[in-house]
Amino acid sequence: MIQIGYLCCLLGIIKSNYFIMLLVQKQLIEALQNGLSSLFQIQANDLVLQETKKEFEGSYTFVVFPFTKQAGLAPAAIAEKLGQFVLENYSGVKKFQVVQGFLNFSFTDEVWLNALNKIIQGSQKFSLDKKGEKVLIEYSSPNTNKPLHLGHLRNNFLGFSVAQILEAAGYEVIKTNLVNDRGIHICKSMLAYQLMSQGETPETSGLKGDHLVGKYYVAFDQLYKAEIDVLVKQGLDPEKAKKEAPILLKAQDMLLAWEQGDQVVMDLWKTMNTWVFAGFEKSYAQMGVRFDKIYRESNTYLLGKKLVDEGLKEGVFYQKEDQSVWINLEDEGLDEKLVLRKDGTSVYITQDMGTAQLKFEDFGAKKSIYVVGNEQDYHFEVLFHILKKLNKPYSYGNFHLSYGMVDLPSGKMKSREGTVVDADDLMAEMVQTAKERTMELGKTDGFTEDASNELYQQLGMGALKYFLLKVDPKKRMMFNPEESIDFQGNTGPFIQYTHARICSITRKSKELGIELVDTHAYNTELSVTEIDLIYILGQYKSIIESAAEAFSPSLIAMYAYDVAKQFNKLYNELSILKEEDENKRNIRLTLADITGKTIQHAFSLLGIVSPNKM
RNA sequence: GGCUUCAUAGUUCAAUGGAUAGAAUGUAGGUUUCCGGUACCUAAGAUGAAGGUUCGAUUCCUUCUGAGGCUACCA
Repeated sequence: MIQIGYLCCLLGIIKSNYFIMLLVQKQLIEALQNGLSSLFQIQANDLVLQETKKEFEGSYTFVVFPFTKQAGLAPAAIAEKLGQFVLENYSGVKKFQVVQGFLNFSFTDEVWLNALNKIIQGSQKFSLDKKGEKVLIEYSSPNTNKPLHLGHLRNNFLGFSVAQILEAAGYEVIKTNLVNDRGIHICKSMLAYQLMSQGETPETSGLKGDHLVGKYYVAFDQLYKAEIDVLVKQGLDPEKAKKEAPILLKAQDMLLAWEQGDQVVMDLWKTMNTWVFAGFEKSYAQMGVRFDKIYRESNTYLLGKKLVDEGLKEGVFYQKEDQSVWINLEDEGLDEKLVLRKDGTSVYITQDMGTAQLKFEDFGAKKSIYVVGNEQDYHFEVLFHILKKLNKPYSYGNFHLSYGMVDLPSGKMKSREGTVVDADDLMAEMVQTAKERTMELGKTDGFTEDASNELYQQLGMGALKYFLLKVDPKKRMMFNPEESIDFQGNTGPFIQYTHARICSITRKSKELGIELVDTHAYNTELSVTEIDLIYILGQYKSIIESAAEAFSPSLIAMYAYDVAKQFNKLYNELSILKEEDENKRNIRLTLADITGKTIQHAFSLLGIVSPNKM
């Protein structure tokens, strides 16, 4: 017989960040194992419990179907015997119910109050114990030929959030950003600028640096298309025309000149890059993302070329007649892949090899995560194979966090054609909408101007980040501008509102001189709503763990929503400050407090601020 | 063509092989004179098609249909 006293003692010696609900499960599983063994002589080591569906009574469910053959009984009969055994041998179980082959268990209030007391202790520090392991995460990866767009927002929010989650899960995290600041596409906007700008600058044009450069990237494409049209009308094959358009040839020459260090080209490149970086810095500040180290492709591609030389000597790569360098990955089920052009200039994957080496030299992390869209799945498969063939110490532990594209109701975004949702514009719009909504409700009366503006930022960005992060990263998602600025339902502001409301309760209770109690007596009766909330709150640390394993902020987002919803239910059903029974009032106040802290922490993992008043 | 990912209420998203497939939104109705109504409660509404494996399939396998991505000496 497992006594409550024993249970408490056991809970006491377990370190504070032990997952509270897992402990309750563990006790139950042990009892079930004993039951299976003594009733049916079945030795089962890996029993799994499920959460009981909410239309049934109980918290955990044990499925007995898999044991029907071994036990030689009908599912319901096994469940009945097993349930009885557990009830008699484990005092934490209050009752059990059998529905077909499903065995549902309910726990006593003591178990829940005990769990609550552990949750209070655990809420001192939500993050998990240090794992002593270093993880490098690369995200954002902008190109310096155009401003950031909606797709980058998903990337940045995702990368930053995963970094936060990994840190909370106990990893040492290094955030890096690899800027693609060289290559033919950069030359395209440079060339167009040379031809058409008449020397305009961010200052003279009044445009943000990245937007100014992006203007010329679009201009290049228009010119390029016009030239192709002309060539095709002259009777040239369209495919050939694409390769022979004069402006494209000029861009290629420029890339070559760049790699040879041509002074004029380098000067222009530096100037335009400075503009773009200044623009990006503003965007990153608005997004609220940070990096420990920014790499530039222009600094890593030479190292990549060196690795190509090395691999060529070792026979990993081979050279074709035109001097281009390739790798054959047919044994891995892939094709051959170019790693160096015939003119000796490097391609995307060349510099990625160099960057991998450089990152390893700088930080020596064994795990490295690349947050890059799923249209590059093939690229990363190739890259990881190449690194393994080169037999580098950083060949293993690489992971491509491949996320789905963001679709618009109007279709796919194409930056060359200008059909993109600009990141800066979108963020500004979100903040503006937050402002309008909040002012309509008169919620910022009594706020200073700075405080209101800060609040609009928090709400607008909260709505946007939550909208993009609540979806499973792997999946492609639809961005509907109208829905993204909703403040009701499964949205950031709804959860922020719940937090603000809790802060208000806490303020009131302080005014009334009520102190939070950190250990609750076991003899108070709990309602189902309270138990449900304790149950959810007790899961938080294991949610962090799962989110870290799956690199999925959406698990955190969904959890935060569940917490907020469950609290609002309780708030509507039960009184907190007005409750006359002091024990009950204290328990509810504690629940409010922990709920608020949990939301605040979970949202911080998403990069979202939870205001105290809104 | 080859490889690959996806397909769930009107719409946007959930569901380690488990129960009557959950939410949100929209629609229709309702809420204690309430600790902050951006809240809460109720109702109707869905697994692309056909097979197979299984006690049990949204989930695994096959075929088909439809949509995306890759298949660039772009990044």
